[in-house]
Amino acid sequence: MSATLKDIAKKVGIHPATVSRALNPRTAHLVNPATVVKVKKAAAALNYLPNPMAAGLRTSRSHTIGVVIPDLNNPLFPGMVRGIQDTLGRAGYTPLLVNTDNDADIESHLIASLSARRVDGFILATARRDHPLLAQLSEKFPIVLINRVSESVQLPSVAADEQHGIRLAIEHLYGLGHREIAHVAGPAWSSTGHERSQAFTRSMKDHGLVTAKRISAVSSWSIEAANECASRLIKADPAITAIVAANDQLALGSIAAIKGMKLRCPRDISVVGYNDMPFMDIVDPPLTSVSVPQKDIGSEAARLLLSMLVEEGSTSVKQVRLTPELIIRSSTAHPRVEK
Amino acid sequence: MSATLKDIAKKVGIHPATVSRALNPRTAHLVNPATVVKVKKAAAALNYLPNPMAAGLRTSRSHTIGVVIPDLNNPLFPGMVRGIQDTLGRAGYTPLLVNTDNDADIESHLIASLSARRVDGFILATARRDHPLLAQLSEKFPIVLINRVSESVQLPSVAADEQHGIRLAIEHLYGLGHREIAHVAGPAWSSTGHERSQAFTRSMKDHGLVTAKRISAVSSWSIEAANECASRLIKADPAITAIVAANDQLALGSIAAIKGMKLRCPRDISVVGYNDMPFMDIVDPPLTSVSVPQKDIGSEAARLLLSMLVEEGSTSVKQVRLTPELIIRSSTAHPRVEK
DNA sequence: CCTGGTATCGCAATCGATTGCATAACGGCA
DNA sequence: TGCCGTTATGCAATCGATTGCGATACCAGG
Repeated sequence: MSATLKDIAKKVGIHPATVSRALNPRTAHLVNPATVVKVKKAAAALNYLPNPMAAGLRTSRSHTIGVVIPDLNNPLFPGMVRGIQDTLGRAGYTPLLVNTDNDADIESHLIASLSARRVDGFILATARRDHPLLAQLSEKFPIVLINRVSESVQLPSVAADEQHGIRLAIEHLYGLGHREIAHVAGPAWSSTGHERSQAFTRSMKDHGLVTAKRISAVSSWSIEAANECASRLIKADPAITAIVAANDQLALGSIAAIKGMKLRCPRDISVVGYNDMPFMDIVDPPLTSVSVPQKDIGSEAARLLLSMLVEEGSTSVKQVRLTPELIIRSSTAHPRVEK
Repeated sequence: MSATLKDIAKKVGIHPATVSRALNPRTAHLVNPATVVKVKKAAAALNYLPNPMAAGLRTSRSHTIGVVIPDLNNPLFPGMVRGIQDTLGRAGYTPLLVNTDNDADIESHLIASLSARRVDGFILATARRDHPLLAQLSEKFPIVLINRVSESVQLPSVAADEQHGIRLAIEHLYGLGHREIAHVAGPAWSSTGHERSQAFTRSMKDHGLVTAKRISAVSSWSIEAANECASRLIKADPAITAIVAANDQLALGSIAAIKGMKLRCPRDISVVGYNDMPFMDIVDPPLTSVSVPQKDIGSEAARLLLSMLVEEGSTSVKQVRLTPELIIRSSTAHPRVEK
């Protein structure tokens, strides 16, 4: 079918091994520059494509990376995937993408099948706080976490600076005059949810605001769960004038709750989301949201993993934090003077 | 590192070839049932994982499928990708996903790199009408098109029944009383855009309605382009009471245009979208849209490709059409009695 | 002229699974 | 008892690229 090293060797009149060396930039200096050009010309003429399976078999490196995503339908992830694909592709690596549906069993099964495929490393975007297999997996493979950091094991990671993002949201609301701010937090098992919740508490304290009974966590990252959750919060404390949601979905659910109680956003209650997913500018009302650099997170993670693949030795664990920014739209406004 | 066939063979006391046969369901009948169980037990004990590179080298089948998507950020595609991943994964195949950004050069480059990876087949979601490399690619690889059909070459495909989808939209509008219906069409190079445009003309004619000067195509699938396009249509013909957009993005752009002209949707002009992307239920106004079974399209395409991989011989070209349905929300209403 | 060094390149083993062919064992039947 | 047909397994080649090692040639220095 496709041309092989042997074909090129025959055409040039040399041994396949020499062709291999000539074509490999790392070993090309071992062969006469004149024959290198001859080999390259012949390779082009036969439009030779190296067989990655043969190379992989010999070197036991597949040049593939397992990329584990909770849910591709969540618009947060495609951006990251794009970043990963671009920088991996440029380096000659191919990502193998899988979805876990936030299910730990599915996840371990998929990771096993990726291991069977002999991936060279993993990029994990599954932000569960407890993660039993993470430790043992990291002993066998280079791993980079994205969109989260690990609590137990020290692992390389690329994530947004949640503390900073939440602070931006609260400063914005505080500046508008809000003092009674509630938080619709992410699920307890979620790493990002937990971090943002902690950040909320700290930032509120820094502003001298109270959070007591103003934080409630959803059971899942869904609009419905947030609807319930926000309703409960508002009913329990009608003084609330603003909600910081741990996520855009939760923000949308909160807005639905506000509408459901015949209140209006932002007139009665302001809402801030997190992630700034696509289309958040055209929902009703357009959502003020903390925007994380999705693509940058992806490409940074890929870069990090690639660097780990070349310099096996280094034990330093890089933990990158990228700075989010606040996109101000119409879901936030001054609180009404009198309730 | 990982256990090999030889390791199992040594443990059981037989030849590696026998182990291979015992572990392969297709050849297991050639080996004594008793030794099959012994082999399987040993394999489990050593937690043996077959090396796909070794197998692939020998059989020249990588068990990977190239999946070419224009843009993962478009919420239309993740659903399809999920369908593809699920059914391919169940059959032991792994999809290799790439983005083309609707750029033909990038696309051919990516397809080349997937060929280099020795994919066993392709699923293409890039719906360009002209596609020079499609013909030659289809000679070397099994191919299934999704979300479009091929005009020049006869190729297997899985797509929505555009004719039916557009008809649903027009019947809905007609039923509400609309007679002056315009169409914001997709780009001319796009296969789906072209098909939907043709379907629009035909369905309008079937209802005895005129389409003259009521169709205008955008240059790209973007909200901005649709905004311009719809503005032009409305200015040119103020009698228009409804717009069928070839796409949800175009519908959103049309709504933006309506708002920009100080008109209201659906009070002044109704709008119907196509695809029913996520979040179309919470934009303002919630969008009436033709919903295509995204995941089904993906899994059907995967099934089709898998069947082509086993039965090499069959020359029949299957072209599957899945039936869309209309999701009615608040962007469509009765036309105002008097303009 | 001899020796040590370097630049090039060939040889052959190797990675792990697959598979056509050969072989061996065994049971049945004349 | 001898022959044949299964059944079960071993043998060895093969896929294509990589790489340690050895061989050759050539150059400069002593």
